[in-house]
Amino acid sequence: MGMAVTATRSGPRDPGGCASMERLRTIVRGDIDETICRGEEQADHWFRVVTGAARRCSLNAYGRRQIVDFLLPGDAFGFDAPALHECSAEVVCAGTTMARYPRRGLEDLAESDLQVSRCLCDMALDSIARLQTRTLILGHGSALARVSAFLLDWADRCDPGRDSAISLPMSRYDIADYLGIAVETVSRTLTVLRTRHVIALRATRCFTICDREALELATEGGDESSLAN
Amino acid sequence: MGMAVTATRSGPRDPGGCASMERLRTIVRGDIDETICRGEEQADHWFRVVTGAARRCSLNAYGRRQIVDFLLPGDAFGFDAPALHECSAEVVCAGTTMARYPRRGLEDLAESDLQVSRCLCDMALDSIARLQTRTLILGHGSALARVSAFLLDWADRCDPGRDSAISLPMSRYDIADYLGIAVETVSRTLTVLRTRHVIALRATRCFTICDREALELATEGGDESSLAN
DNA sequence: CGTGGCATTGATGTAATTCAAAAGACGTGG
DNA sequence: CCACGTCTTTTGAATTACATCAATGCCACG
Repeated sequence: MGMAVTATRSGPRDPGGCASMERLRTIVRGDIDETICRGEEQADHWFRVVTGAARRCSLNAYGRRQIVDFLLPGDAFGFDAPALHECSAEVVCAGTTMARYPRRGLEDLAESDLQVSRCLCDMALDSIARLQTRTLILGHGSALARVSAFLLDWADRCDPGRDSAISLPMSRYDIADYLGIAVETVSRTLTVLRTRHVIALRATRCFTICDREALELATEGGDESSLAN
Repeated sequence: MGMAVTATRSGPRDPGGCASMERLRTIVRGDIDETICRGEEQADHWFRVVTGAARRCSLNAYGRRQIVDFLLPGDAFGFDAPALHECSAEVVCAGTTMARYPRRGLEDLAESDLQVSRCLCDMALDSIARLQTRTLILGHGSALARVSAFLLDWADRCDPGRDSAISLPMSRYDIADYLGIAVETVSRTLTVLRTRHVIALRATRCFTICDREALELATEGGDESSLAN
């Protein structure tokens, strides 16, 4: 079997890398909303979420925050040029830990160890898949379509296949900044989906998909009358 | 020097891959708007633009088109799982040619040839940089911010550094579908930027940046009064 | 010289933002 | 355990920006 040149959907992956990589690893942990890594640090390191959840944020000159990516165990980052988009990583929920690897050491290791090289490549491809999915979510026009697409994607990442109770560890603000819409709009859209029985909110940060078909339909942003009443 | 684990900004790159890869290559060419590759084909192949420009499109169930990426010479695609997001590649301007490589052969080659493996990885990382940039562009709230960010990014990709005349080979529809806004809005925004002397339109599909600072400011979407009159 | 696709501009409706406030969660300390 | 303050979420009303509909202008091409 050759090196994978196609990103597969990010299902629940092995949160540890390959063995020889792990000797370079440092474990980092932080409280909720704490910054794990700033832009500069990302220049020399390479990160991977082990437990919990994290977000990658970018702030523009006027303080407007943008969330570039949500990270679950197994998700890695540090591939993108830090000079380009100053981007920090922050803890989303309690008990979040991340593995940190020195970039130099990793590069050297990849040079000699094919398994490491393959492992890195796989994670880069995973990252591509996540970004691509995100691009498509953001591309959807209406707020309803974006929120629906986000919920579907998140559910698949957390618990592929099953439609059980899904934890939504991030705040509505986080979701809003991820989708590029206002918090109030996120909230309103969720209540619409809830009152139409497309989803159920077990708690404010925990939901279930009741009608997956309707949710997928809403994603397409076509005719909303299907949701009407 | 080890394998690069950071994507650098996509400047003008060598449009040919490394030598041993090129033996697997087939050259494909097409007229304007022709489809070079459909979703299925992307499962078994891996592509790279040699000359001209291309776009990667995704159509949803209701016929709404979304442009996922614009490709210039040196830009590659075929990393993402085709099952996930059915995505086709189409020719944007006359004289566009693309190199096509069989995925299997490439994987096998990468297994034995470190240079090939490195080359593939670099292009994957380039792809990440493009997607990341795009994500940030789409995240910008206002139409003005999106169009401005798009113009800046495109200018940097075409001609890094200099602010000379930039060719904009794609139609306004393409730009609209790339930015997730209406064609009319793209057109209106461009005329605003033109009348404020932020950019100049040498022709409908050719522009110059007159005031880069103002364009960067518009990108942030902060205070638009700076552009007022 | 006409035809058709692309681009621009105008008028109107609508969905999302913004401003404002209330209601609900959550922790702290009395 | 309850009272209190703070932060998050939800809901409401007003405004704004974008989409949509419609028409005209503009080239390129046959």
